[in-house]
Amino acid sequence: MTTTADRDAQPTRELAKHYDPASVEVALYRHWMAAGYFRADEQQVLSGARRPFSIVLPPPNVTGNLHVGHALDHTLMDILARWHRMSGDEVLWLPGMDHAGIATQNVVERQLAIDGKTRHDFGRDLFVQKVWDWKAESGGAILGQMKRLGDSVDWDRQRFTLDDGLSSAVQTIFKRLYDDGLIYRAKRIINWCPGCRTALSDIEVEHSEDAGELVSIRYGSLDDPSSSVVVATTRVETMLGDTAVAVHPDDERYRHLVGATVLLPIVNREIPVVADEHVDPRFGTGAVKVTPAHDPNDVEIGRRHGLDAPTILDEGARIVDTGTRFDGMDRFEARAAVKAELDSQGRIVARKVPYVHAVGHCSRSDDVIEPRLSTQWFVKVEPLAKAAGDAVRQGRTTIHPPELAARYFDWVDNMHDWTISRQLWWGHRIPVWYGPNGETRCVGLDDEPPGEGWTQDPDVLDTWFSSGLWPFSTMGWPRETDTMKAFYPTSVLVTGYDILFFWVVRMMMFGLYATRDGNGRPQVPFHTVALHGLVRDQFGKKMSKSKGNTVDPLQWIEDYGADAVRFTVARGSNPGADQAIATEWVAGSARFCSKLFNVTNFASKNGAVSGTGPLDDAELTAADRWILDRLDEVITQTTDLLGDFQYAKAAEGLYHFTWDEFCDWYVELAKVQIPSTGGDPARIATTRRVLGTVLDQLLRLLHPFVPFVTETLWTFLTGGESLVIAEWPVPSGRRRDGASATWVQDVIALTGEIRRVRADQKIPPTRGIPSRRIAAAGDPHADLHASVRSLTRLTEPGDGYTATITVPVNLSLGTVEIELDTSGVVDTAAEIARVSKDLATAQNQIAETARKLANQQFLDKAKPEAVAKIRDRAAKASADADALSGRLAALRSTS
RNA sequence: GGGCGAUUAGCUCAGCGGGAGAGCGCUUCCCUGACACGGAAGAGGUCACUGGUUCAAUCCCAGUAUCGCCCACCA
Repeated sequence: MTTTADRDAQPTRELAKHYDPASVEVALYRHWMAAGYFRADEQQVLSGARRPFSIVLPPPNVTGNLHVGHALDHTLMDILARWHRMSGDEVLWLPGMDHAGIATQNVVERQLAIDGKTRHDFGRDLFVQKVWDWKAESGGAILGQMKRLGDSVDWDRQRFTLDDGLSSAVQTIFKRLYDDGLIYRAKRIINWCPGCRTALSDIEVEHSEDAGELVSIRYGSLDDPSSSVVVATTRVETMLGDTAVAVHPDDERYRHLVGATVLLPIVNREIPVVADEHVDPRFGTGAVKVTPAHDPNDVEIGRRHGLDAPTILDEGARIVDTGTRFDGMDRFEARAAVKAELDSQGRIVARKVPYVHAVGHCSRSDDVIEPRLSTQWFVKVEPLAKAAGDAVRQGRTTIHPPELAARYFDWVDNMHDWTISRQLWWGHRIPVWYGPNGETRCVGLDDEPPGEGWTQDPDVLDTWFSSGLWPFSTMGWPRETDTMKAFYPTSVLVTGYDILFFWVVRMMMFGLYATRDGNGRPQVPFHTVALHGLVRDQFGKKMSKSKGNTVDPLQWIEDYGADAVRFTVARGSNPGADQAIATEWVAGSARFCSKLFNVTNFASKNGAVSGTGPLDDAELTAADRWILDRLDEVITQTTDLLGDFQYAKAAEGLYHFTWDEFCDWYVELAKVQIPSTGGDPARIATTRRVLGTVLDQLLRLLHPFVPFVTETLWTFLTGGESLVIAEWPVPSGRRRDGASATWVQDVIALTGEIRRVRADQKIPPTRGIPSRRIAAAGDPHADLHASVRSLTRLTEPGDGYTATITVPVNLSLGTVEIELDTSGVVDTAAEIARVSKDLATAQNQIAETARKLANQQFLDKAKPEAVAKIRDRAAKASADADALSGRLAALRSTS
């Protein structure tokens, strides 16, 4: 049994005056790593001891730094990982980085450019070595930043998309796809970035509405209108590569010209007029110039009509091989020059027609994409995409939130073949060799390399090709590893909806193609895709460097701590929805951490203890039962919400439970139960147990969100080893006690009313007010009044009640009136104003409920619960009005 | 040109068939015995508009307007 003397004997353990995240976070993380808490163990799963929970980290670019999007993405994954770890699952969170072909090569090339050199000055092997050197020296800054954020990843398993193992996976799947005819080489119009000098896939092209000029040009005879035709274009310079003019077959205006030729100006070549269904006769003049080598539509027209496809733009988008004076000119320069030339010939029919149209830009360099006829490697995606779509349709992979599945289907059902070759050096080189006699051989992992006279394809693969293998290449595929057996398919993929197409679809396609379960059935790479939104600025605007509204999460971590950043992004993350963020909100989260720190400090100083057996129900006060019941509810709610990826609601629930219920009410009531002197020893002991138990459980619940501060406080409070490996709370199983909840509601109502009087009467909170209860029938409220007196600083009745206010409050057990001695000064006018306002509110309620209850259709058709609720409200309003009008009459009679 | 989503307090967002909520900001009072990174009391909203369904609509349906996002080879 604990006595007052025991309380004094408690060891004095002190926390610092204020919580300082910087002083604990780095050290704590180092400790966690050293303790090996984040390591996953396949045997735990294979032996059946634990359920697996696995996540692969979307590999950040090796060139990247932790931006606010990562902060969100990683925090959400870490919440899941820590929650599952505490729930007893064997957790594998697998980290790594992406070699990021174009981005990384660009970084190193820019460095070389400082010395006026290009990669060609070094040659392929030396240049690639230089990139590896760069990686060793400057790459992967993000890894340290992930530690700062608190990511509980298994560092022992870190992977890089260009590592040997992953390269083997790339080569293996390439060979399989090639042998299955799903990878092929062809001459197609592709997206060409003249800045990066490489082909790009469709998803690497961003369309924007750019202002251009639609120029109308007369081809053919200037003298004879019947043998001329006007075409329109925004890319005037491409006319140098025209090989035809096309019109619609049914277009009467041009029927006479079909089959004839017209003169292509400047080049002075006769080109045919062809009839093609593709042409829209209602657009422009109804005649269209045909440039088969530089326009995706025109290449089709050219093919149908057997036209030549001369390339007139080189890799840097300069004019070539036109035999005109424009050769060597940049495309934009040529655009103006050719137009001027045509103008001087009198061939510009309509000039300066501003025209806003969608123009493709390189997502990496922002250069205007030039469509270009080129021989590249492609993945035939149709069968792969179909399987990827079916897997979701059959529910084998669940997309969360479900409304975003529509976008996924839209994409997989309409996907074009994927251009996978890149004219770069940094990446996985295409494993195809060309023989001396024109042979082509795809070389698998176990194949002998080709001999003398063979050359390997110079191109490398799209970065997304290797990241598409990430869920299984990182686990050792194509070998049948224990890791694959234990942790594949992964449990959940967490990522922003913006890369649903870029990445998720590719992983689905490759996973279903490459991996098989024990029965030889294709496997999905993850059971669930949990999509979150984008982080925006405080006004909900998209962040961009040009707008200058980007934020740096590392600075926030520096200023407010990692926990504050984590809690802020988690609290804002509703499934699939964007969120705004600002410094003020991070500061708010830091205040929450500080509150948690302070209340734990207080509880600890008051001897809070936890974990010494079940609480004796008989010794619990109403306040104790209430908070313990609420804790049970919060445990259930938090667990359910996390299971549904509802991070914002889970965080919000914990925030309000901590602050509004535990700190504001339970701790204040606990002070009454632990008076500074005297008090019932048994009750004191129980109260300490309740304080300790609630805090213990609460810190566990909060740990996934704010791991550092909770770890600090929990180990301090409980003496436990670490929250990282502590058990996730489960509800106590105690029966809910509605009467205790009602009791607390009464305390809150009565306290609120008295505080309102205090505020209205401008009585300082420190000043005690003599008070007495009147008209208290039977007095079932002894405990309640003791608590309320303490919370509102009421004192025992004094001698002279020189001026008084009577406060009637309707509680669950009837109206209680308390008479307050305001010691001489009562601002009756203020009090009358207040009571009048409350009375008006009550009367409105009476009127509104009366109206509803007089409506026979409402009584007949509404649910009985709804009617009962209205009746309750009517009764409450009526009682309030009675009490208030009585009080008002009393006030008026004294004034 | 097609899809999709949003429109609720000054700002950012929850809610979603029966009494309008949170955080931040704002006003007033208070350094009260864990916390001034705090406490207390407040102000502030015809839930975009117009119709419809319903006993009842911020919530469901239709349309309108505005904003945003995604997709798209119309010169």
